[in-house]
Amino acid sequence: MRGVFSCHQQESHERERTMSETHEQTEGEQAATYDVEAVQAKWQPVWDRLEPFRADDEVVRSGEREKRYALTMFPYPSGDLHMGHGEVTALHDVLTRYWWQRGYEVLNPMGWDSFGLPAENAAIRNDAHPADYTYGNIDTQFESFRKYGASFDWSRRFNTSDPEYYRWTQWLFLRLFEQGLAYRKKSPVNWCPNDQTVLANEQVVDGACERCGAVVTKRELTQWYFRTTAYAQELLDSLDDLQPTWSDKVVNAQRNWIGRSEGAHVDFAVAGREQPITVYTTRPDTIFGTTFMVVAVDAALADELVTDAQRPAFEAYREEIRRETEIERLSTDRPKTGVDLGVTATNPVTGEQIPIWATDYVLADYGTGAVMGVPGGDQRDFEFATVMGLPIVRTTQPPADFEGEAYSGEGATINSPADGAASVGLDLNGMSVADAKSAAIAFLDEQGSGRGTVNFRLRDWLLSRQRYWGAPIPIIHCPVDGEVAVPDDQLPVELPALRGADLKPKGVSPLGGAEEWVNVSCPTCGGPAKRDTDTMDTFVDSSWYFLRYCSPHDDSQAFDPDLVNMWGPCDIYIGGDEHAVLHLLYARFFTKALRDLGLLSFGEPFSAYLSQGKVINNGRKMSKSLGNGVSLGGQLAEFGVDAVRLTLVFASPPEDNIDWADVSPSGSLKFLQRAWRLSGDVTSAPGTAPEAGDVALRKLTHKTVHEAADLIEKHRFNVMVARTMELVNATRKAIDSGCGPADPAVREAVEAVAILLSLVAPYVAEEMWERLGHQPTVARAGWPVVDEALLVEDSVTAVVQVRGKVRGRLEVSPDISEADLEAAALADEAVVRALDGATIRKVIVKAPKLVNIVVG
RNA sequence: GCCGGGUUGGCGGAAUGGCAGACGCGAUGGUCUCAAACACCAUUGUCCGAAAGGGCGUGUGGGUUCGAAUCCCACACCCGGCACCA
Repeated sequence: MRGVFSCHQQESHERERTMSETHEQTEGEQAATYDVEAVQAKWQPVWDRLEPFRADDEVVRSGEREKRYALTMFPYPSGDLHMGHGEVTALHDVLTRYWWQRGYEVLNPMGWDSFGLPAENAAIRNDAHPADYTYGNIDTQFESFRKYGASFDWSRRFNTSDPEYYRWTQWLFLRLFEQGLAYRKKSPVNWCPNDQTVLANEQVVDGACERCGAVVTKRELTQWYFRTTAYAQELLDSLDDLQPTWSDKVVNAQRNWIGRSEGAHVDFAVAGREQPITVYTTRPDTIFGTTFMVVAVDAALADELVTDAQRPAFEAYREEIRRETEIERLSTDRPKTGVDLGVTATNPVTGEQIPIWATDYVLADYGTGAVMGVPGGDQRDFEFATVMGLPIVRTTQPPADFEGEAYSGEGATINSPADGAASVGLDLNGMSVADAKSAAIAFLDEQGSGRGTVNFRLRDWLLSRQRYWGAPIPIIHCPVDGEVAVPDDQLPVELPALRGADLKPKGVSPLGGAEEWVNVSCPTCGGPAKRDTDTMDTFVDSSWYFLRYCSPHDDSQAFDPDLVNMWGPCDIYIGGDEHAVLHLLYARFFTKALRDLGLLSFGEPFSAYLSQGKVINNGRKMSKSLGNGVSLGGQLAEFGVDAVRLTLVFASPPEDNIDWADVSPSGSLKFLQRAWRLSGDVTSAPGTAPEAGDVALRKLTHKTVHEAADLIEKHRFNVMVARTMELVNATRKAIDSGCGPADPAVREAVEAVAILLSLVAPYVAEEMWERLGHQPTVARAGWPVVDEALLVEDSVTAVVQVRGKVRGRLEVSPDISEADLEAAALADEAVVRALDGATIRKVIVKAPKLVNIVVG
């Protein structure tokens, strides 16, 4: 008989035939397969009615059940769900459904990250409003999630583009503004010429816009920033606590991104300038080798220092650098360039005058934007000195076989000071790098011309965007009062109604075109003022959404602190590595800032983070241009929800990529049919006591359930599925050629299978549960109770090794003594043969599993 | 260059100091069938052998250990993060 699971591609007459055959069979013997489509259609309305996954605040508050907060990254609504959503949802559901079965009250919410550029670009293309695109896609994705059997609590859903949500995004912005954690400054910023907006550092990848791939340039603009650097040290330190439960990859990425370095600030006096120039260096021990100073060409300092004579050359050079793209600037193998500014500084330890140059290899926004040039110890300085003909002094003795140019390794300090040089009261000669560092810092500190300091690569988060579809920044600019916060009771500042061509990128925010909206009176003085016309980076929306889920309908506050502190922090967060630094770092920053505002009692939002791999096809990322895309909807139609979910969970450990060309959803379906068939074979009545059942099968059932729990808690879902398959195989055997279908152990095993499968394949599990004579829903049936006594083996196989090779096996009692096991091993025929009369030097016995005989 | 992770059959992967290759995919042979599909059964790391049995085998080379895929050292390659960050 043909498989009955419906396959959309199937010819209709063929389908009729199979349907009628199924019908015939169910009247007579047991049907061999179930109809996937029919089962899906049957259970969805039942679950809608039962709402098994609705999280109840009271149950947790009263202490009746312990809480679990399970979060998975909410999607951006671009079209329908794709394979990646399918994977993360399937993995996430294993854990959340497991928690429900174990008796926890699980908060597992879902919503939409619905502000963002694709909707805006679509609106421009179609002369529409971004909301049309956004909310249409949300409806589609919502339906798909439901069909997918995802265990979300839909009563808590929201969209970040809803005014009821972004009202609180604005409210939180104002709290940070009050604390000085949100501020405006003018500085060179990353500019995407395609999207016509600024980008945060995190959104620039290899000099290109992370979103559209356009080459990023720099612009000098006044923009809003969040002071993430205020939390740099804490963001770094608390990674230590997260390390065991976050993936190494993400922790490492965050550490690298924060980029802490220890060094010193050193002051160089400049004749005729009141303030010295301070440089940042990680190698204060090399200060005697400082033969020049370099200042970032685009820093205000360079412009200020340059002499009239050098100004034309300087300005010409600066123009040249400004025209360069980030990509050109990032290439490290091009020759060093620069202009002598015509001024000199005093080396604080030698008293020598050194020239000050401007260059593009020094970054204006790192450290102080000025660097001491030590060509003997720094390769970049070496190259610069070589090109410009500046002197080179080595201050660390390189090893004899050293073949580089600048030497930056370990070694004794030399030339500090050089032979015959005037004494300056500091002598580093002969010291190790570490000792010389501290000695130099101590000396400078005493002189008042330097101090030890710590620097971070992390920059403040640039959050303003010159686009429409985001939360307006709730600030009013008043010629008298400056930046004035929109009063809380006037929130939300709603977006003006713009559409189509109004939204075209012009380099300034489209909101500026809505004159009625822009012109307001100042909340402080009542005079004419203008609204800020920028919108917030959408990462602001997602930096606090996990808090809103705890009290999603509260219209009096962003979140209810009691409920947030009760549910939070999230016990698990599942998502992709692409957000390893962006979203995860921002959310961590927000959580710490809100904790310090007294709004939260915890400082880390996500206690555990599981990063799921990608679904690829034929070794490559799925993409339209490669033509290797696989649609989730298509796979669901062909194999059914359960088989696709099972395939995604079973294919590999959650962190690894899944190559769709390597997996077999048809194999998954075959397995599910086998499992389902078991439920029709059971002949004992529901409620039959299992105690009298076949002991071997009972032991396997209990062992499987016990191990499955452990595997799930360790996020080893693929192995948990493998164990379930073994139980199905063993149960099949027991029915066909063992204890038979009427044995109570068979019922116990099949019920366990249904519950285990409810985590992965909810539809077929529900169907099995019903066929076993139970009421829905299997999702809340409860985890089977493991009988510890059944976990003890009657006998175990002991392995006997001779010369490290397995030469014999013995079935022994698990509590056999070492002496008995050794005696049995030495008496074993195969072992005796392998020994072949050789002298036994030593016998290692690890009862009851192993004996190793070492022969001389 | 610096930091992190990895490398196990034809393939996805199990095994985290004690039987390498669980489970599955694929493949081969068989049962059923007029035939095919479905389903079921068997075999499937590799080499020698008719078989019994044996040799070899977890990227490479060394080490620790009675015993190493697992721990240590070095190297190669792959993936990810940072990178003119001083």
